[in-house]
Amino acid sequence: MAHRPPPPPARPRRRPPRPPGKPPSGRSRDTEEAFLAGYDLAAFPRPSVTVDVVLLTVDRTVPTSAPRLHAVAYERTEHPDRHKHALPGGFVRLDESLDQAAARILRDKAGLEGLFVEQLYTFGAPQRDPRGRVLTVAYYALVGPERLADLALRSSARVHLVDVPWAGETGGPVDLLAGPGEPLPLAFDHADILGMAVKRLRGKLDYTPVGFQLLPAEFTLRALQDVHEAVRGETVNKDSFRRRMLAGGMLEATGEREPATYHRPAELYRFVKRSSV
Amino acid sequence: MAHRPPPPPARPRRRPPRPPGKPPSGRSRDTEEAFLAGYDLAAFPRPSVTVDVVLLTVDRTVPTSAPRLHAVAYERTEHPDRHKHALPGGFVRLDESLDQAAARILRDKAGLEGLFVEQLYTFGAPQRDPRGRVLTVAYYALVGPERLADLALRSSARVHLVDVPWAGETGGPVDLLAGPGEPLPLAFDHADILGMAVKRLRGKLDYTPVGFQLLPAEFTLRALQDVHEAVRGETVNKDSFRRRMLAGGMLEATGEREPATYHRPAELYRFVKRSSV
DNA sequence: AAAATAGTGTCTATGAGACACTATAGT
DNA sequence: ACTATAGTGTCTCATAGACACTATTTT
Repeated sequence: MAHRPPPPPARPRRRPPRPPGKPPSGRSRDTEEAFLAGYDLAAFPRPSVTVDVVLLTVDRTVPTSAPRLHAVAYERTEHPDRHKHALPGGFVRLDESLDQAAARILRDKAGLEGLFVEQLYTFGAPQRDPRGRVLTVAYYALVGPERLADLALRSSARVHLVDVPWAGETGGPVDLLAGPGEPLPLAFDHADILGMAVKRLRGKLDYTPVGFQLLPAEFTLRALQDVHEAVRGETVNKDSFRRRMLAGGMLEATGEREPATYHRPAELYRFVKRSSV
Repeated sequence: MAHRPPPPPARPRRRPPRPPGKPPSGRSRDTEEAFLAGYDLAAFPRPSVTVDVVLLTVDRTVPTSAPRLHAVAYERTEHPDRHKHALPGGFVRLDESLDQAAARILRDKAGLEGLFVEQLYTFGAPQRDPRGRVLTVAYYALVGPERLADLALRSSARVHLVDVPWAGETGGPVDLLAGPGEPLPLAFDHADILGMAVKRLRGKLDYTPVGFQLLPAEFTLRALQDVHEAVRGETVNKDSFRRRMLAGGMLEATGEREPATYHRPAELYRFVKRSSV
């Protein structure tokens, strides 16, 4: 949730006012230093800017049903949209980049570092936040389910099922589910943000090695297929999937085998960056 | 260029200050209205936000050489980066969406409306603008060369050759050329923005009907192939290209033929939205 | 007629999907 | 032995690339 209450005694830092008698417009022949000294960015109204992060995972811990895509959200405790759920987020600080802000939010709100994180889209409808003009630069991050095991111990964040009501890469808003058939209302335009994240991930899955980001370091081909099916929301052809993955040159057999199965154990593979290309 | 000097007598509009004696933090049981009235967004420092637009076209008016990708830029007349070239841009107003800001910039700075416009990426490195913290939400727009014919009469914008130093969808900064082998320095991080636009367009070309946006309403298959080759920076197979395009169901034969050729004239096609899917 | 490009028909290589079959674990 | 999944081999079909050939305009 990008929309925390402000810290109690913080007044906005003002930009230094423009020195009098030196209008920066016109055809002055000043040096760049003089120009910058006389320039007042605050002459233009500025929006507030937050970063919201869609933290996605594929929960394979329920062995009875097919793995599904899940996302992390918090229940808001304050107005506006109190009791609705929101994505982890926060205001951008003036001394950090947008990428750094996304990494900071993941660290502070979920205790996670070193994840795959990518900028998604910037949402800027004028009325998207009733408190005023707030842009949000949305990011999405991918994490294996094993790294979310103790998330509830570290924070008030929870992992919820993602319910995508459209096929392929059509796009549109996406809601979370609290339980079977029980939608979880999302705050602000976060359903749009979540929908954009799912659409982006589906588009990237086929031609970039992004599926590995949702698995532990060593995994079976079946687990990788589960991830692809969870993200795409449909089953994929087993034979073709295996061939494509093995032909891609991004998988390295470990020689180890999957432990503790009640059937033939599958070989474990590891992701390797492609040397060429 | 997103970085104009401020208008002479404009002071920043201040958010209404928070009413005293009603701190919004804590577990107050206020109504949402009361909460919002007491909320001061200015408690967090706010960056300036601009929108920059990469306006791309494929210039096929030079019949002797292969068509190439071109982009619109202005020479900056003020510090910083004076005399370098910049993309059309401007500050986001608080009462307009980001998409509206991009459309307004295209209208005001290039006199163009109704183009294909899509958000690209948001650039927010803390030091990308020496005047202070300025984020820019980059957009790209596509236009047929015939609509840029009188651009120079309407504005100081010029169309420059795009020089992509990488292949495929690798990505990286991209410069403009003033003439053959004569690079045109770009202001700020606009080479990164331009590079991102080329990368995005290349990626979209194969699976979305975006190529038509760079052509007039009626065009030959050869012209469409020229556009694809210009965007991709490499030749494509003629036979396969024709089959793919005709099989896609997005082209409609007009029955008309290309005028004034010194060889067999090709049939003119028109883009039609696919009914199904 | 010559030149130049538009457009068609056909062969081949590649990859996805389908399916049959074998292999190996637990029970 | 039975069951469930892993993994392999082979066939078919769809599509991209290559290439030969025909068609139609201006000069």
